[in-house]
Amino acid sequence: MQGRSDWRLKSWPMSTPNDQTVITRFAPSPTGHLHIGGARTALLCWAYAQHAQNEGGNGRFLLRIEDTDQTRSSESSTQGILKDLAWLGIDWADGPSVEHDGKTIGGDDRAVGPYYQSQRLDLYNEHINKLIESDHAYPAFETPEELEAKRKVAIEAKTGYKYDRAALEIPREERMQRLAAGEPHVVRLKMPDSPITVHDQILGDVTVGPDEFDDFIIRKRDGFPTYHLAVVVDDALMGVTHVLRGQEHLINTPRHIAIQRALGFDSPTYAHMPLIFNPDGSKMSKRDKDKTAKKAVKEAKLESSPIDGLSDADFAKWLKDKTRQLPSDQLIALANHLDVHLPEIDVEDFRRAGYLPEALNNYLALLGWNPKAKNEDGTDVERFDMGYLASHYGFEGMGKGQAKFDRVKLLSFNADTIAELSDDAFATRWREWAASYDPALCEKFSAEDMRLLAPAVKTRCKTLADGRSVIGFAFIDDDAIEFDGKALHKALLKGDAKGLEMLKLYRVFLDSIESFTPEVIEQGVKDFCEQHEVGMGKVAQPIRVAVTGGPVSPPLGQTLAIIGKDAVGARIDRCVAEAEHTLAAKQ
RNA sequence: GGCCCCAUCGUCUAGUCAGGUCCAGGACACCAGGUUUUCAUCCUGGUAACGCGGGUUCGAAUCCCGCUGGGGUCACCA
Repeated sequence: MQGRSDWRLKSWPMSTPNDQTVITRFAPSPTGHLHIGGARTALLCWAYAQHAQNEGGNGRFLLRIEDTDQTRSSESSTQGILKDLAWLGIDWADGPSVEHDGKTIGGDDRAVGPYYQSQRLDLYNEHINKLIESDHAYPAFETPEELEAKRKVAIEAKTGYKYDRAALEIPREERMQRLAAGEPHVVRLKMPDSPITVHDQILGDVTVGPDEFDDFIIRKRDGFPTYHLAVVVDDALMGVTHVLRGQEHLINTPRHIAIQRALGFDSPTYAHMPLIFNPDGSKMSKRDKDKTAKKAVKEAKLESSPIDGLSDADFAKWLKDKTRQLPSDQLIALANHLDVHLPEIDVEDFRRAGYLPEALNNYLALLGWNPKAKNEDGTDVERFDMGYLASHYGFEGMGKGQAKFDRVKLLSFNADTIAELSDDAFATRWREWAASYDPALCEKFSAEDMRLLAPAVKTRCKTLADGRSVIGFAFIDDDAIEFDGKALHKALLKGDAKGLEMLKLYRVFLDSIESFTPEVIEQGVKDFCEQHEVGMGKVAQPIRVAVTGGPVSPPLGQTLAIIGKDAVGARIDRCVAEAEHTLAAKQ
């Protein structure tokens, strides 16, 4: 355990240390899925370290699991976060190991682990003891209830609450005795009486005065350190040089600096980035999904649980309590049942919704960071990949203002990213996605089918999930197609009902087609048009409506080939019957 | 409420540090045309912003002050 803080001298890398060393970290607490905001933080931390590496320095990105909250942390959350980061392509040099795409991410090359805070208790206690011995910290014996009462009084008196240092009234010797005797206690840091300035790389200098300081708790009654203590000790022992995190931590930073000073640690360089919000200005919260579902349930006037595994009683409890959340599988089942779209909040949500990691990373990076570079055509650089990010990212390009998460722009990035994929690449990724999130699609179509479908589907979908709607007509039984009345009228019956006539003629022509491939079908329609001296529109649209029910589908050759010759014939027959029926009714 | 941060088109932003080249540039969205057998793609064009009020200055989106607005934070959560 000893010598950890001297890892630079012992192991990695021999030639440094120097100013070129950049070690960043992402330190999620495993209390749920990886939130999109967390993903952005991780991405930018990763990019900053990569940048240093690209510049010839030593850049490392490390991952640490902050599981000091015993009641809320779980190993399954940790695994989910690891998986999501790996999927995004954000890899870490130091941290918990995970297998992804045949490669191992993480490890402990520098021997500064373990990376779970719950496994580092000795280290924290060692430092807490030092602080107590040097009188930088002290035990306090009030119960949570006592403190709560004092806090309540302060709030009612409309004065800000601040710990009154009552424990310091107890003579030092007595305090130490009670501590040694094992009396339940917390440990508080004695905050300095002079202001502390944070030299923030994004916001500039931020000074907080001693009036705002409070002797905050560094070790809880349960013996676990609080976030503040653990984060400072770990960052120091793990050699973290740059701390990039959300602005909600800005106000915590003076506390961290106070601990660093008391412990004799250097302070890392800080950079606090603006938070991201929903378009309506509200906070992007995990509860948004539940909120949307609750609203839909109320609108549908649903009174009992419509899904398996959720009792009516639990359902009612969930519905009544604004803060209550459903497990995500139940939430998804409920949303499917009600046919509502839940807002994507977690990385997993975006993945399920058919977003590509390239697009997500690109959009996330751009939300708050700007490369300030021009393309050859004079437009600003906005579309870039991880490689570009890794070689250009720096704090200078960071904005200071809070940003709203614009799903429409993200969608556009995703559509562009899909369009740039080769047909084969698209087919592969579409199938991979479907294997996880739309197994029925994989059952209906073979990998080869999907490869054939790829060119037609690719330009028509903004997400991988959209693929299904593009070829939705292929999922319907021949006799279950509902013809869109308006489209049917426009394509077949309008004017002298020429469309209907052509459709009937084509039905005969259809039987003569030997090889039912997109190219042959396409050419066949062209020949057919020439033969009858009509424009393509007069023939193609009636057929399209007949086989899909509506006026929209991929190119006709593709569409018919997907459906198959027999089914096309059956569908045309049904459509002709329907059209003639409508025509007769009118006359 | 105290303290802290922030403020350019509907949204993300460039321009602000080194005031004039900005009657403010780009992207997404939107609108209008065009290409296309439909849809989508693609191409062309267009609408649209310096929150308000004071200063400083020959000159301010850019500097200063105030106001307003948004956000963060005030846990034995992280």
